[in-house]
Amino acid sequence: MHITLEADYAIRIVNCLVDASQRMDAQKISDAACVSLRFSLKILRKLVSSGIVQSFKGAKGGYVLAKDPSEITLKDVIETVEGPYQFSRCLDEEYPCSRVPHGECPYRGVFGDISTLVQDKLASVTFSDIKNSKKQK
Amino acid sequence: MHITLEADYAIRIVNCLVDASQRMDAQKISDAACVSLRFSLKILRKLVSSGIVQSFKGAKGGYVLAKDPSEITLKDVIETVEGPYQFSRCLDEEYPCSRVPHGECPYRGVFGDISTLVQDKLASVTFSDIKNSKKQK
DNA sequence: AGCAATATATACTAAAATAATATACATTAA
DNA sequence: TTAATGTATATTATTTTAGTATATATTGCT
Repeated sequence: MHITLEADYAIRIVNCLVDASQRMDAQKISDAACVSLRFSLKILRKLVSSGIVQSFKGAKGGYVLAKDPSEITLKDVIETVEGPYQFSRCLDEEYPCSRVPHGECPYRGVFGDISTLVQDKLASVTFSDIKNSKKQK
Repeated sequence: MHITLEADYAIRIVNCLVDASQRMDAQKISDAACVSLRFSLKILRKLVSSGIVQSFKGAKGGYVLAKDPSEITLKDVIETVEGPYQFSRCLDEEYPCSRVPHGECPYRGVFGDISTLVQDKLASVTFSDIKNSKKQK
């Protein structure tokens, strides 16, 4: 039912990079996000692939955001780790279900609507929005 | 990320009982919903506990809906099986997170909003709504 | 040049959650 | 009073998620 821990970790990691706004190596990120070094590395690679984070190899390497925080949404980060949000598996074409015909199933319609609602909400929140809402306290 | 198969099965089972609108035994429900007999029995017990379905023991026993379909929402059925919908585990008080202070975390705010959106949508759809939308085809 | 610090890639293992099944028991209509 | 049903609990299997390990490639620094 929940998003995965990995997705939550990915958000923490991006959050660290937003706060630091300078190059950090994986060890520092791991410490700041409270995520094991190995798992952080795995997630960071995904974030690099999806263009959210930029990496530098070699000695004095590390990671920085590849874009401005205002250009990175919660949807971007979560989808990097677990693909597009879907409320139910029945939204997959291959899902076998007794509620036929599949294409016209009203439950499927509701679940699709919910998936869209969630995706839109996630897409509407950027990491600069979050940063600003923290400042106000 | 998804609701569980068990929740989807529970919806299928209630859907069968709505369509049949008469007493069905577990075997018939299992066949109609394409869910194994054992698993159907397990789910039916939960639906009885939560007051959605009524059971009759002994020979010629079986199950019927305990309420009118207009009184049963998708939220009722899904919550029977997997409890209240929560987008992220970080909404649990006990969840350990580096993004402190926990109570003021802006991510948590967004995830709470999403959970509420989803719950409200699920609560707004009854099984008679679904039935009617099928008739119109 | 070459070493140490770093990221990358892939494979592997462990733990947790989900899904499914089995066994024994209780109830009731006929 | 027995056969058909539901109830309760326990067990096993499968899948997904989470976490770790090993080997490799790249780069800055001396």
